Amino acid sequence: MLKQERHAFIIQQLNVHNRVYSTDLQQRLVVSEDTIRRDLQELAEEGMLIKVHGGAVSKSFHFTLSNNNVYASKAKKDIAQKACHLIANDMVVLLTGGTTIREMINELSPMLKATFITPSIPIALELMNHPRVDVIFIGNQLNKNAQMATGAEVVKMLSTIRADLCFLGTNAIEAGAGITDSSWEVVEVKKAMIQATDKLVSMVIAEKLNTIQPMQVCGVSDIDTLITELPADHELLAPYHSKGIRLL
Amino acid sequence: MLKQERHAFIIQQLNVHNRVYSTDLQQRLVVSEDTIRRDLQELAEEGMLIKVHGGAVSKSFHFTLSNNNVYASKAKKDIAQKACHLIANDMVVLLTGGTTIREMINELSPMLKATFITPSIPIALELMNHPRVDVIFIGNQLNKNAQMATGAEVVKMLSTIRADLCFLGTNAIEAGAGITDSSWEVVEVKKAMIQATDKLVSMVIAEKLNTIQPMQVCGVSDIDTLITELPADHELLAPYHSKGIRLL
DNA sequence: TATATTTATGCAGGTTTATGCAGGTTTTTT
DNA sequence: AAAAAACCTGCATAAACCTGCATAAATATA
Repeated sequence: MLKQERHAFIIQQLNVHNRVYSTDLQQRLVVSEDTIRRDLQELAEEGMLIKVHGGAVSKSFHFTLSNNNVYASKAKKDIAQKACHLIANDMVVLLTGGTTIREMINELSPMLKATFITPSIPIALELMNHPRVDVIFIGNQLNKNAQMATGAEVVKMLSTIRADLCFLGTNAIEAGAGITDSSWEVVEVKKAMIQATDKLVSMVIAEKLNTIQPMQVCGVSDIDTLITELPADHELLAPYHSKGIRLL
Repeated sequence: MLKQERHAFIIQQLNVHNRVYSTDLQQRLVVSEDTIRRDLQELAEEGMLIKVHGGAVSKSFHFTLSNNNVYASKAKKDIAQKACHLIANDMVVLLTGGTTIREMINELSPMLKATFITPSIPIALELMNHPRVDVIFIGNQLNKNAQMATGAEVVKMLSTIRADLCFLGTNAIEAGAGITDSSWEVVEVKKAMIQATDKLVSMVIAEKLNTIQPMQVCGVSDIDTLITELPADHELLAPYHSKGIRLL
């Protein structure tokens, strides 16, 4: 078997499984331990994979591991900066929880004078650093996993509110399934927020584009504006653009 | 299984659940206790997570308030340790704001199963780190200086509650003037909390003993238990003892 | 065609890494 | 205060690693 064939096989395995073991490759390709090691070494030098003790992992795999923090926070900051321009003085704004929303609050102008309504404790805390905004917390029974208020009481309170804008920190979005989430309680609250707002803004990092979770929050058509860290004409956003959503 | 695979699994679990337990990971990944510990240690060094006794928590979740520059934190810790013994399972407990109360929450046993009611955002946040307690937040309009909800709505909600205990973070106390405070809005809320509780516990560091502020919260006779960092027979506490207050 | 050159592979040996285990310490729970 | 759980340190071992060398195959050259 040619070296190039082995290399091709290794890459293919990596694409499928995101990882390969040296010992496994030895057996399947019937070559010595050293040969496999040299193969992996060469492919690593070409930047095709990342060698680790015992085998190799695919580049995208390693990406999601190491970049979780650095890369994602940069993206969130980009999103936050785009988002905060949407808020004008004297608006009433609904906010969900999530780190992206928190980032946005940090980016708000200290001159802004608006009313913010949220069921999220960390968001409320962050808002209190802003001297000129009014902060209204929604709900009483707190959900520890989501760090926010959930339940019938929240939904009831939201039903008496009419806001100008609602910013939704989004866990999963897909052109067909719309915005989806994993917790039933959180979905209930988000639905009520969407009912209570005039315009809906979804903030999502590209990593979560085209992913689906079990429960639907709303359809794509309910979204007015979608904010990601990508340029508005990026191909990943095309399906949303074609449905008439404003992209930032 | 490669080390990197385990690491990826741990990070993924953290992203979903915000917390992992070493014992659980041991079983799911079928490795020894030590290996998991080393994994968590390495990931913590890389800044991917925060290690805690028994496992790890996600970095973004661990939005914890800095306890670093709390004034007189040794004294407050002493007070907190005395205070938390007063709380038994299934109690309903009212809490004001303040660093002493926060310190007490940190000292609570994670096994405690009780209901806590508070109008303070930082206190609510701190309480959510406790796995087994119910947390109820009171109010909607937030006061930025006090970082808590104030106003008629809070008073009204409190009037419908009957709690077993109320812990009052106290700014000033004096044998004649009772507990006093400087903000009218905060005093209104504290008064309502006192109305709503069976027993009132005042927590105060010694340097605030025998000081007076403009507005009265309650008289000395309303207090059931007074907790300071001093021994119960300290001379500074004699005037309170003579009025029949229980001292800790 | 015969010989030199390169390339690919395997092997010997010594080194490093990953993991589990033993023992003792600290933290948590009862 | 005792017991249990989680923690840490150091050590042992096996697996994976590397370096250098030898050999075989492929390729190039005379």
